[in-house]
Amino acid sequence: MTQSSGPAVRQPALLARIRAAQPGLSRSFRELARVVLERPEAVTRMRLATFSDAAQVSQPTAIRFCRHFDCEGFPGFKIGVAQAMMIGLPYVHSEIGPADDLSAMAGKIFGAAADTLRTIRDSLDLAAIERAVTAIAQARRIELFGSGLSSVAAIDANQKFMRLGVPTVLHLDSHLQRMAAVTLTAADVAIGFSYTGQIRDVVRTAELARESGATVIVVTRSRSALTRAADIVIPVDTREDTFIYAPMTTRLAHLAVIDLLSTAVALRAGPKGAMMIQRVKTAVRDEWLAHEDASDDASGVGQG
Amino acid sequence: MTQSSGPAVRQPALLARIRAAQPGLSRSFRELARVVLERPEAVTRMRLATFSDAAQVSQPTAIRFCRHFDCEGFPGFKIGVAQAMMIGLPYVHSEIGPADDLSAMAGKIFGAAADTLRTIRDSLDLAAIERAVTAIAQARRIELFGSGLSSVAAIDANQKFMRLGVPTVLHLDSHLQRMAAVTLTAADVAIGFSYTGQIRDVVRTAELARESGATVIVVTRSRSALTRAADIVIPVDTREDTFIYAPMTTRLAHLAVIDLLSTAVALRAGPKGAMMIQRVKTAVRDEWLAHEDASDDASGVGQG
DNA sequence: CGTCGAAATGTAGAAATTCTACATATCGTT
DNA sequence: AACGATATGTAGAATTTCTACATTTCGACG
Repeated sequence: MTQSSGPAVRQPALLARIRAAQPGLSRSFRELARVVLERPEAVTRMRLATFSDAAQVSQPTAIRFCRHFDCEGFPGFKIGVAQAMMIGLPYVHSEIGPADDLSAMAGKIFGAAADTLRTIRDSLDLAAIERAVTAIAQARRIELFGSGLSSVAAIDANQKFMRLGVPTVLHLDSHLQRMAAVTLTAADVAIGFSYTGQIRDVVRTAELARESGATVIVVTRSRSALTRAADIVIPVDTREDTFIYAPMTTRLAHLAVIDLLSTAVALRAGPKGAMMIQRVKTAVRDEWLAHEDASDDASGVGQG
Repeated sequence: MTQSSGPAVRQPALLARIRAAQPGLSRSFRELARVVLERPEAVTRMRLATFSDAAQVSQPTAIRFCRHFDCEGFPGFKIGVAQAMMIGLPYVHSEIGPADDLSAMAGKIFGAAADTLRTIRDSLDLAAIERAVTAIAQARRIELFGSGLSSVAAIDANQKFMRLGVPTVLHLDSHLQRMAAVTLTAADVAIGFSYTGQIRDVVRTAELARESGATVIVVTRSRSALTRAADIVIPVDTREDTFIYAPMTTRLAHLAVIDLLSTAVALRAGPKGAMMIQRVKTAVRDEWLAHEDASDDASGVGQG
């Protein structure tokens, strides 16, 4: 093999896989795994001999280890480790426990969040988002709804769209949400948020909005109950094997989706949208103190 | 040099740097830069000869190129590229414009978000967070405040802490926030959120809370006006060179900080905290529909 | 309890890749 | 047009990775 070819699918989850496989590994492999998991950054700088020595193992065994995890060779393995390290999460895969110090917790939480966003980015249903943007841009009125933690997403969306001059309505109470849903017309849009897609109130509101003829957009988990009551589904599926992180990261992903929607709507609106943003920005600035930092002022979407 | 040593600081912004430097590069270097920027993924798989050939350049020139960007050699350069690729954003650095299609926008927004979280993770003031956790865990009452977009952070924090059994108070109106701040005592904690740290209402509320003797914690930009009215500052500084993304990503970072705080507080509380979470989880479940997906139930913090 | 076979590991040297020393070319300046 | 400085190329040395084969370890079974 003179030209590294092959499948060569990069392994962003390499460290996670090593950690997961660790228990069933032979003595030498387990040692090598330990070295990699303990100091992945160092491994990316090592040469084969250093690596094998660190685990008190022979060079061929080290190479076998790399191949065992589907890497071309040691150099390829180092690249895989380097990447997995950057992504962060897969490797911290372990749940947070009382034994973790603050630093470990921070690493896990932020790492999980960053990784989720990356994953979501690569699995977004852009066609659905495109349709959603069109619907939002043409809507006469937009009702936003969500319950529990998802109400945060609704509130955030409300602020974002409001600043764009999109006529939004937001009720935090689920009764009011339902009542508002009934008054919608075919010219209106309702946008619902739910991390699980299984919250009764949210599903009910979506159903009512749909019966009223409005275009119902939902940001939620694929194939959940809520998706069945929607015209446009923007699926946001986070990893389900990370129990603690799931709700945190899902929420961040929802907010990122809102950013994407509002940005796309703003650009769709062209100069008019840009002007609108400008006006809101100016209005907000009045609330500011003298500020030493001009960059605060440069936002295109708003600040607080 | 037999053992790769040296500064060896990894370059997560490698691709961004190459792109930025591109205009001032020599013919050969520019060719090499083009190859890297066009197909970074492929470069990580190449060997030196392939790389230099692709740019129609000699091998030593390729090595010089790697060293020019502070990499030990070609293998080190490949690792740098692999990492920069994973991070994603710095490399797409460019702002969003009308010319971007949805896919490009999604890549930029999510990429910027993931990158920011990673950066924040590495620059968190853990000591400050530690003190904040202690203060929160011991507080008799906690007032949360924020204005504008930052109110979303306050709302989110309220939900999180509430579920932990931490006695929180949240007012969305700035008048009410100030009134509540005046009633605080030395046994209480006030937590303020502001992306810029320059919002008058928020700063005023923090000052009042402090005059009342409460411990004031703020999550905001370093050295901003708000920090001067606080006992504990949790700085969240996002890149200021990405105007459009800044407010979006700052918000996500604030929410991630809330996740970290609430998780740490929950663990600090020990079994009692865990039980509390369990109880809230059960209460929330009642609002659910029949769900095909058991993993929804596994959250440790709550869902919506 | 020993023998066999399979799996795991180590040894030593071949193969591939990277890197260096030196030569040549190119470009801007005077 | 000659000079120095910078940029690039050539060829082979140095380093690193990898392979073929030998040895050990361990479990199953007689």
